[in-house]
Amino acid sequence: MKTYSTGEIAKFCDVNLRTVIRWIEKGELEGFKLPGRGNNRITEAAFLRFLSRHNIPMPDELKGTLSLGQGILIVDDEEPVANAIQRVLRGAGYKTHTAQDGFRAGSMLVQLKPELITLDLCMPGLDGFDVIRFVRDTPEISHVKIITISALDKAQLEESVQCGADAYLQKPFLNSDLLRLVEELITAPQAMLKIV
Amino acid sequence: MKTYSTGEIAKFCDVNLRTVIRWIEKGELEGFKLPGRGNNRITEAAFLRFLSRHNIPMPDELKGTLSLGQGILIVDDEEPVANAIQRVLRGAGYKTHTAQDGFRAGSMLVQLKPELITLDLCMPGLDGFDVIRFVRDTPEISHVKIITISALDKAQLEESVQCGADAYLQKPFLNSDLLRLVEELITAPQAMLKIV
DNA sequence: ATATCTAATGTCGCAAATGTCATGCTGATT
DNA sequence: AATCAGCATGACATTTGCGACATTAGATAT
Repeated sequence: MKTYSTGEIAKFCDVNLRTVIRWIEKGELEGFKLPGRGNNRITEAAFLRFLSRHNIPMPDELKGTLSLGQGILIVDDEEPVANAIQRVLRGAGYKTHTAQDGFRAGSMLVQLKPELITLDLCMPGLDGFDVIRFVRDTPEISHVKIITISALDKAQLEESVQCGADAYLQKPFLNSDLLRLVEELITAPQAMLKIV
Repeated sequence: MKTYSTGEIAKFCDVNLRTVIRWIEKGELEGFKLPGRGNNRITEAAFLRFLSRHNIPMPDELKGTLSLGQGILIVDDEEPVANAIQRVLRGAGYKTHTAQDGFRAGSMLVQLKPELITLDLCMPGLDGFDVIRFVRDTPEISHVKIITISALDKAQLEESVQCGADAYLQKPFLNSDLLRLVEELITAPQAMLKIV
């Protein structure tokens, strides 16, 4: 379990150490204290949550050292679709995994803790909205970016964003749109709504 | 009684080994010394007390290896059935969780790393055999005991055991049979085949 | 535009906690 | 018996928490 000290956070956010401590005191940043004099430690997940909540761009120094938030999980029961998405994203250099049913999606989500998932809203035996709620309610992965995908009417897709998704794609979509969306969400963590 | 060395504790807490030794010296962390040169050992119970006393989050690596109460995961889409099983097991003092779809089953399995799961073979959108294979193929949870449950003919149930399940129960079954099976599987570490 | 106010952030200094390094030893494995 | 990774320990370097106070940024009023 990777943790950061206040000093490290301070460097990442280009802010004074004193300020980081104040954030923790006020509950803005979730940390815990070591026994000694109460030195603070912040888990990687808590820090990512903090960054995403305040629309702070991810520090470059972090990118290489993250133990979680690696790669993209593609959740789609139609193999051709999953493969197509995978091909596009891998072609752009992303590390990808695919899950073709709810069980795989659940286990891979928790195990891999991907940086972003593409989620087919319309899968047998899997309620996409349930997945979104689960992600947002689970601290260790609550920062994961979600792109919902569906051929259905926009209403459902927009509802998914209400529910906590970061963006949606309506089928059929252009590969270039998919790529742009992924890149935007991954590089600039600010919560944005992108509709394609 | 499982014990940890200072090095292990250091890794768990993402802290220097020297610091762990100082915690022990100051009595913050309760340990004892081995005869030789006085190498430290910390019991699992003492470490857990330490973690909870200081509100330190439980390291993920620990979840699967804890010898106490990881509980039982009940995978069944029929709520009444799941509740019935849960009532029986809780009544016997087990900590239980239920998952009523594949996604929940997958995520809870990896997250909770339960000691044992009861698995309904016949769930919409979830292939029980796939779950068994996944468990056996995933190192962190490959030790999890699996009891398959179904109202189907015995052939499927027996096949599930071939596939890696530890035992099966054919519906309808007696609560006492369920309890006996769970207790045997949990207390006796050797992989055994019990058919009821 | 200027002045004013307020909350947030930065600065400084000290003591305490934690990290680093080198050394020598132990216990496990072969 | 021989090897090797892990551990304890002391000395020293660095980081951290915290109080008190200075500075800044942003909003509001004049």
